[in-house]
Amino acid sequence: MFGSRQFTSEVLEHCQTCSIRLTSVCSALKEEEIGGLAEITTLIKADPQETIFYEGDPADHLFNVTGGGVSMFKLLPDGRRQITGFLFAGDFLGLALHDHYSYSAEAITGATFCRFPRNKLEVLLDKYPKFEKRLLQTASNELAAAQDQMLLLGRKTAQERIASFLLNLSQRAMRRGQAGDKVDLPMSRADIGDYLGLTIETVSRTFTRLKKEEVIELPGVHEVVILDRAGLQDIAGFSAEDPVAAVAAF
Amino acid sequence: MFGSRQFTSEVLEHCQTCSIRLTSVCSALKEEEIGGLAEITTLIKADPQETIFYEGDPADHLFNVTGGGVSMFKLLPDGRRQITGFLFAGDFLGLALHDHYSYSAEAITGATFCRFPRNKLEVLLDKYPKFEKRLLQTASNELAAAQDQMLLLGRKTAQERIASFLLNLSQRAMRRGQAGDKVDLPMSRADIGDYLGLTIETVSRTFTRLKKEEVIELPGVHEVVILDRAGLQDIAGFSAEDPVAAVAAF
DNA sequence: TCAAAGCCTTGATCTGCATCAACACAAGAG
DNA sequence: CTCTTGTGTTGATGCAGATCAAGGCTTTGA
Repeated sequence: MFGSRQFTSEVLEHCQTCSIRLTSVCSALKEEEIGGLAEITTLIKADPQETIFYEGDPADHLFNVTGGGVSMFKLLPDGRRQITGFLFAGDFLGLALHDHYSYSAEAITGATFCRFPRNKLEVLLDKYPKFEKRLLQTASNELAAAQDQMLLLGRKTAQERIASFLLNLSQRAMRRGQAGDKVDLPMSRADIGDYLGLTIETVSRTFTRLKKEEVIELPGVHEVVILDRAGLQDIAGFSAEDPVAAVAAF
Repeated sequence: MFGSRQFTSEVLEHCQTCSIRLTSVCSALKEEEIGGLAEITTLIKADPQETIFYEGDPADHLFNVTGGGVSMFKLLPDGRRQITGFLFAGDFLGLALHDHYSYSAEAITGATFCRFPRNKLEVLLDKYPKFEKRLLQTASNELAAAQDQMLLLGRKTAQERIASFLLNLSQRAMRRGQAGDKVDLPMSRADIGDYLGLTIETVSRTFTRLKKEEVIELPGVHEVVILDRAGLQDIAGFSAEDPVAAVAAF
């Protein structure tokens, strides 16, 4: 999400800390902004998750993913988690124009990305007003995707959710120029479950079921081959991709 | 959603067909754009829902709700429905910058609204570049709300969903200057169910249960009195309103 | 005033997915 | 090599909410 290749290249010119491994940035932050307490080092070691920021943090940076994958998520007090989106190379993170992030973000694999201060974005926007329209376009796409996800979470069965998910990933891979029938699943089963509103067990069972029905193949835990795209679309409910034909009324 | 009082007043100056009852607009459209076949009349009679537009229709108009309520929704081929948002007076509809609407919209009560052509919006945006930023701000709010809704649909129980829903409506009423403890429910139980990913029976039972627990009162079918706001927030999971305290890391 | 049609509520039963539990497998670490 | 730890799969059981069913209340209209 928040993906826009062209805008990316334009912004990258202004990006100063590009292609840093997420963990490196964490260390850098430790030195720069806090000063290197032993406590902090321990904390970072104790939390092996490569966290980018948490919900409620001051939204002072904009991120651009340059490699790997990132998840955006929200938590309930008791730990239940909902992943609201996955981000891959080229996608933007932290674009929402709020003072504080309204969600958390962390890497699902060793992600590389670049970040730069929000105030520079403001300058950039004033300098190139066309950016504004592009941002709006991006937000608009985000919103449409969010609505699809609501339909999925509110009304689709487990099988329909998995099928929709695979088709979405496939489409995004194709848009990034890759083949569409071999889908990469860099995230864990837990991540998939938290994205689709299911448990890891249901995710696993549903993959197995789709395999038995010969709609997909599972060469490895983190890759899926789509054998029967039409069948998968049929299962998915089909509407996330193709809007239902407009009713003729009026 | 899409609510912005100030922007509203500015735009309204450019609005030409203001405060028309939705049904009137439908009739007008019938005459203008089709020509008044007897067939069509029958069709409209058979479909008493006051539909504004359907998913996939050309997105040639922007709407501003001036009274009553409107729902935005998506459908699956077999008729399952997910309402993605309710709109009330002052809210905008159809702002997404796509060629076609990515969802459908219809009135939940006799709604009044005004509409004007999208190309006029473009002109307006060029004329007042500040609008662009405001639109972006609005879209950004929408996105945050959508993420809250995903958390609700993916991870909350029926009781938590209803509680969150009531608190949201209450907050919106307060923002519109009304009292916060008496909440209006202009929509049907079916609409609430389709918004929260539940059945009408579960919605009804959950209201009854909250009443028995003396958290709310139900003076009428379409109104709720919040007796114990803290208790309701407790049930809601509380996070939709108040972000979880930022984890200290880094 | 009564009939018909819509909503809403409530009760009984069913079921898809969650939960609980056991095990398989791969990757490090010692 | 074995032990440990993390991650995924598979099976058995339980339950929240769906489905099925019946009845009440309100509105509309003749």
